[in-house]
Amino acid sequence: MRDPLPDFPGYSLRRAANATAAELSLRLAPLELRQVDASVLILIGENPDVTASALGRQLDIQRANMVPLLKRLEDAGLIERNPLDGKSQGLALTATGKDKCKQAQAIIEKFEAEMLERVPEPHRQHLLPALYALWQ
Amino acid sequence: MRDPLPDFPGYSLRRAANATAAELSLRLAPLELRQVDASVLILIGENPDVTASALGRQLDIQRANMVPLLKRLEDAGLIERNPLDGKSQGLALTATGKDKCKQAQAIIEKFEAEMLERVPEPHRQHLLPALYALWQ
DNA sequence: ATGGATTGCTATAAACAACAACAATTGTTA
DNA sequence: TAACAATTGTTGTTGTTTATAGCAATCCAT
Repeated sequence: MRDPLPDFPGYSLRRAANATAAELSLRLAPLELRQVDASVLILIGENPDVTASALGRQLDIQRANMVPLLKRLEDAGLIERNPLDGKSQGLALTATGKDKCKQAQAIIEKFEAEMLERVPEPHRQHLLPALYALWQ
Repeated sequence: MRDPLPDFPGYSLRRAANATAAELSLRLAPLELRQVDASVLILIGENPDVTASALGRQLDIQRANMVPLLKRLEDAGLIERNPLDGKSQGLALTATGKDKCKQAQAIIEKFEAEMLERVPEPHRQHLLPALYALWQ
């Protein structure tokens, strides 16, 4: 079939993102974590007592949509909330959460390395800076 | 906030894809087309009498999900169906569809060009081949 | 001619994201 | 310090997208 779409960088960007996201999801499934869960765990691990609102801003997830996400992680015993003042609550990883986070990071780092290996050497080092420029 | 995520190519890939998709959606909105609509119109334009199943395979969209998509395009008077045999139907652009498709292509090409301009020159030519390797 | 594959479709469910609204609390500044 | 503005965590709702299973009709290959 004649298909001019893959020559559009924007189209290939979408397809590449879908393909890699699907594969990472498969690899995170044994941990019963989604990608967004892993992102949140990593960010909380790096920033103890971060608030739900701040997390949402960093990840471009609306406050309202953080609620079920955090509830799921809390129900799974991975995070806990500590009141910072009368209205904000700081998030932190539980012991189980720290363990899961470490496992997830290992999976992600392996996945990222394998993903980069698939990119022909001459282009490899240009990928991250090019992507970075598109959304930062 | 400490955020190691943007250093993961996979994460930046997802964020870049989201950011660019959101912007392209805005630009296509005046035509009342979504990105997937534009993709389908372009593919049909290049391949008259293609079937819904073949389209779905090319775009990685399941047969079942092509139904409402094509119905929408048909209701908008952009495509028409011609029976090829007792069960398959060939898709083609109507006159209105051809016009819309051309407008969409113009918007997309302008968008892609501007997107590439945002990528620093040394990395620019490497983006498409790198992305291509990730999903082809 | 029969059995397997394909086509188009229905129906359903899950995940994800967008929006508006709300009470409570915090901060800002007049 | 009193009043006003902004922020936080929620709820509820909606729309979009995608996945899954199933079905009748038709095509194709042996």
